[in-house]
Amino acid sequence: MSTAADTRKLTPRGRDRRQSLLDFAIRRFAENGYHPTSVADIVDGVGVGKGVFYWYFPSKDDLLREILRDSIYDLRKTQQAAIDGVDGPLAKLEAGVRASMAWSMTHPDILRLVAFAWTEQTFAEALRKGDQILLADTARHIKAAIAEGDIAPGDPELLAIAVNGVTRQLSSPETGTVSGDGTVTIDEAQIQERIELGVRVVLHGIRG
Amino acid sequence: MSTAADTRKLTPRGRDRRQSLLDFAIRRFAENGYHPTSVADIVDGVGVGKGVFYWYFPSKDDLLREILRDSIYDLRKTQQAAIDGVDGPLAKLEAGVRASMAWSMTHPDILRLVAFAWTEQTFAEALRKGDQILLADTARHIKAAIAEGDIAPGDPELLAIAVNGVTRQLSSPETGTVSGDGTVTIDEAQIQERIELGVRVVLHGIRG
DNA sequence: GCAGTTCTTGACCGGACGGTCAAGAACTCA
DNA sequence: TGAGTTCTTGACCGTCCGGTCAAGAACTGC
Repeated sequence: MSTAADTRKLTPRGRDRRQSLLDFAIRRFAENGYHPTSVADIVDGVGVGKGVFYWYFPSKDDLLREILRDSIYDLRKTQQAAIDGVDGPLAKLEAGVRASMAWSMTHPDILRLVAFAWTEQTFAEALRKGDQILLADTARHIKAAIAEGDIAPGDPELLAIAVNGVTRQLSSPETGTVSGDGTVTIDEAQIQERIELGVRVVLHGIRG
Repeated sequence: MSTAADTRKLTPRGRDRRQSLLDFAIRRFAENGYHPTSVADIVDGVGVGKGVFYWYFPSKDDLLREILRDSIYDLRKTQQAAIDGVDGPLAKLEAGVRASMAWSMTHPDILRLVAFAWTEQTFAEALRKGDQILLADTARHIKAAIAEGDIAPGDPELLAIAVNGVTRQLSSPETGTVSGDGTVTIDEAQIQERIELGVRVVLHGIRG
């Protein structure tokens, strides 16, 4: 009763329903665009009444924000796990690049949503903080590598942005191969190839 | 009468009006988002009646498509002019990187629109072709550099994507410094610094 | 000054959208 | 079984949006 939709206590059944709405929304947003996808589209796709959506989410905007928040958190967690236990700044950097590329290429829908979110202030704010953290992480390793004399001096912040560019673009769903039905995909072999090339370009690129 | 709005013969006054609508729309789309910006917003901003918009443009969609088409053409023209007369694949590559970064950083609004356009099929199609051309250009120079033994072998297509990533990210308005009023900007000194770093990272990156 | 064209106005239209809500179905637990 | 809670329904609401159009103003060339 008047409990906020985002604080609600859910039964297992409720959690399932919520998750299927989330999953369907992510797919639709990614393939159709956020604005062109209406709440009615989502509930119709899942096969429920409109009220169900507002039982589980406060608004359409909040749904997207939640997707972004969760995704950033998941990416960061994955990256941290990959870096943990690796020694040396360059090795950490490489592990981070591998992890973020692998994650990105297995979450193409999310990447599309993030790309959209950057184009509207309301959502971009939700990304800025997480982006800063990931960038600062990379910059820290670069700075350490410079301090240890592993690579030539240079602005670590800007180098981190460049590194980010390489991994982002190589992982971007838009640069995959276009299938007959118009869908753009990157298969498993391509994923490995791209990761290896990404690592190579990044390590040589910052070495200048 | 009943001439299509995009084939219309315009007087100088008409061309001015059209241009101010275009300019205002670009700025609004970039800062506010495409969908959240209504045609009413645009005509109100320019201070004219709604019908004026549809006298000069067939639809809101067409307006964006025209902006994208013109921008891609302008970028490509600029890049070509910069590369022309430069000798050697690596020098051509460098000239291309410099030109595209300089262009991108002086057209931040356009970059935002392009980023948005990639997230919706209808508009993404308008970009795909131009993107392929720019990418193929870069790939050609890389291939030539490999052939001449200037850089180590590697898939030119993927290397071109990586190069693209470096230049795109370093030129991205989102990676600028946030001013007090929330606007993100990159000043002239930063532009030069970023271009130099971009060139350095690209040339070393593909050298691997 | 007149005819023809270019341009401008803003009320208006049909429809879609995000979000609400009263009503009730389906579970849970004592 | 029955009271309480979680979940579901879909008609409904106010608003806004892209786009139209009849009317007329402002130019242009003669």
